[in-house]
Amino acid sequence: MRGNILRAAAGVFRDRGFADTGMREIAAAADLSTANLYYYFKSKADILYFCQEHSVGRMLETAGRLQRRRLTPAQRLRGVISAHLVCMLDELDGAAAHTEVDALPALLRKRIIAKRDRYERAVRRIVAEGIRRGDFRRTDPTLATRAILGALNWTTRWYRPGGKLEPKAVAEAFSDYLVGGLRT
Amino acid sequence: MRGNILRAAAGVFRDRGFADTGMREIAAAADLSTANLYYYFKSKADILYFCQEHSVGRMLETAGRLQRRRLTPAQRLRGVISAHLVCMLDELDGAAAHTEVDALPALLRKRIIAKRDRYERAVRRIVAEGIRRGDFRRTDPTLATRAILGALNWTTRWYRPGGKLEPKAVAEAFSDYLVGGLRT
DNA sequence: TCAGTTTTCGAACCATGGTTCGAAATCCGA
DNA sequence: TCGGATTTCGAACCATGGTTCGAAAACTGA
Repeated sequence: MRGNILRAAAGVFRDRGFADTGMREIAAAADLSTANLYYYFKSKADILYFCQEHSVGRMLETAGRLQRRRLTPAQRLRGVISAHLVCMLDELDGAAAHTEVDALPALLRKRIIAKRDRYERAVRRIVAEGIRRGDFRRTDPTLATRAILGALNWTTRWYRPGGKLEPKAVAEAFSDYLVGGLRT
Repeated sequence: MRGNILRAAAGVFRDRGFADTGMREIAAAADLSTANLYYYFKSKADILYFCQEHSVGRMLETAGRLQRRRLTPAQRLRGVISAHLVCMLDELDGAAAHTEVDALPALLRKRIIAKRDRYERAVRRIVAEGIRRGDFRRTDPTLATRAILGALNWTTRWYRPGGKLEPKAVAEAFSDYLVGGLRT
């Protein structure tokens, strides 16, 4: 049931935005009464928190899995980019994940940011490793990582599901561009 | 006076976000009474609109100026990236510009999006020209442009003014990476 | 000094929307 | 079938915050 609500909420957050989404809309999307939402979640922010928790968790997991496999930094980076995009564009959950962090109260925000930072570090590690091995050009790994994540996270602003553009196609093009740009 | 208010508002929007910023805060920042804001602006959304109008206008202007000068696509792209970042990180105005479009009512939103699209087309034209001349690798100009703009717009999420990192340094690194990644 | 216009503001208004309340409906093991 | 826990919900509560009102203060030219 909680998962059901989270999915519905993520969907509404995704196309209405967090601020403009009312509890009544979430309830309608989840086919529940408004009051009943409070049986499963403590507050509106709480719902957002678990959306983010879930999707960042999955991205982090994917990054870890790629790290464990025997791959080149370029291959790992492509994998991360692809997974990140699919998570944001295909499944609804990921959309609000990185987008609406400020809406959370201090404590929850702190937790999500900590987890999101772990993810960012994981990506940066791949970039740094690529530079160390000489596969990638020498640049500031932090800035390169942030450029990459910015390009990825911004996709929710313009991507419209159901259009002619498949998430896979975006992933392909972005990987070519963003990984290619690092190569020596 | 209007300019004064806009500057103050842009500053508060920038670090509190549009949704979490109250008219009372804007008034305090502009050193005016809350009611007095309504003598100069019709509504809160109106204030946001003029912030965006102003900064997108300046970006568009810069793009036009670069277009008129005799430069290579790579040089033009570097110029756009640099100007875009300075506008977003140095001056307060630009921060909320691309970030909070959804907060506007239909009519105003439509206008800003139209103008922002013109800017996006200007950037895309540079990319396409680079590809046509063989300076840039053959990729989808639309996706490449959106990757670039995403990386740029996302900077407001992590950049903290007053830190050790100068906007110029970010512009330098981003130009190297994002333009370099397009080169053949 | 004196109208008339511009600018300012304290206080109150009021819609929106997150949240709570109390009770009814449903489920489930005994 | 019975009783308790779980789940559901309509209705109302209430804080937040954008907005308006009416009048006072400041400015301007004569």
